[in-house]
Amino acid sequence: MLAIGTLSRKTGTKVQTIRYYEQIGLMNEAGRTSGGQRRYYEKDLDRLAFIRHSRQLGFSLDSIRELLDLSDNPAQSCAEADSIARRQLRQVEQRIKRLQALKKELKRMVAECDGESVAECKVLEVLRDHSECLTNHDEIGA
Amino acid sequence: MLAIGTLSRKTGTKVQTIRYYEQIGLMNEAGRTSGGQRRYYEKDLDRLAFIRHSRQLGFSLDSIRELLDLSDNPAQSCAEADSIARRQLRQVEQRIKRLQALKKELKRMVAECDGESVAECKVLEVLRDHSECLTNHDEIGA
DNA sequence: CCTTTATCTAAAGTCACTGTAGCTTATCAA
DNA sequence: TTGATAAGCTACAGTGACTTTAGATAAAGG
Repeated sequence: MLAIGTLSRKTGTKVQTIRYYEQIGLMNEAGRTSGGQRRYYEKDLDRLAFIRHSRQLGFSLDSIRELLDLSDNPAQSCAEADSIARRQLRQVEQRIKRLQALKKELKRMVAECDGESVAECKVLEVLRDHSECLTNHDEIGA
Repeated sequence: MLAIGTLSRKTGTKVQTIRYYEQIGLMNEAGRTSGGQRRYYEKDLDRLAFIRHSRQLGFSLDSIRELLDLSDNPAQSCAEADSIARRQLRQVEQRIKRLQALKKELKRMVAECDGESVAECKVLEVLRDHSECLTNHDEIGA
């Protein structure tokens, strides 16, 4: 029987985060000691590791919920899991594209700045006037 | 005198977002009509455009606050604005790096999946076992 | 005057946690 | 057995940057 702190250490997850996962139903409700402390089995550790690894790969908690459901029913086809992963891949690729456009623009901004007074600062000028931009960067958020 | 909806249309910002910016002190408190509706000048439109363009480039509202302060005092040196932009550039570059590592891992995951049953699904297998990963992807968050 | 559109406030919801306050329980040495 | 310390508990607020909702009021055009 593992205490919550052990799971925390073994998976690099904050204790509060584990409790949070239980609260939103991503982790099962843990058994308790007579004093009310949570105790876990190895399978809970595995599940938490799965969650954390998926988070590290950028999956949303909703996607992870789907993946866990699939993982719990090994008879099904793998297509669903595959499509979730592909969707995630597409999202990552889009974000990279967008960030690369931002990077280009920011580079140009700081390259053109020659440390003069704010009055003729290129950085501020570019921010003031979108029409000076070379790239499109329409959507907000990474 | 411009209504809030006009600012909204001209800058592609939701009306609520403009009110939110006022609430957190990023936009000045607008003048009001006798009936209590906000009315704006051209300079408010410029300020909002500056904010939105900065957001599109990924600057945080805190950074934007600094940039606006600088912009309001044109006598200062431009060094501060430059350093904020450089910091932003570094952040963007880091995010790109991290996302590229994720992309590699996700690509490998979906490439190895051959559509068999969940039981031998490569995607789920990789998520289950971190040690199968080729790349390090330790930190969560983009 | 009436209808439609725009605007108002206040508060709650989003995502995925993180932090805090004020307790109680478990563990180990003395 | 005692007492210190570490670990755990609940409940709630806070983060960033908004978005959504509900219910009411104002402005504009015909």
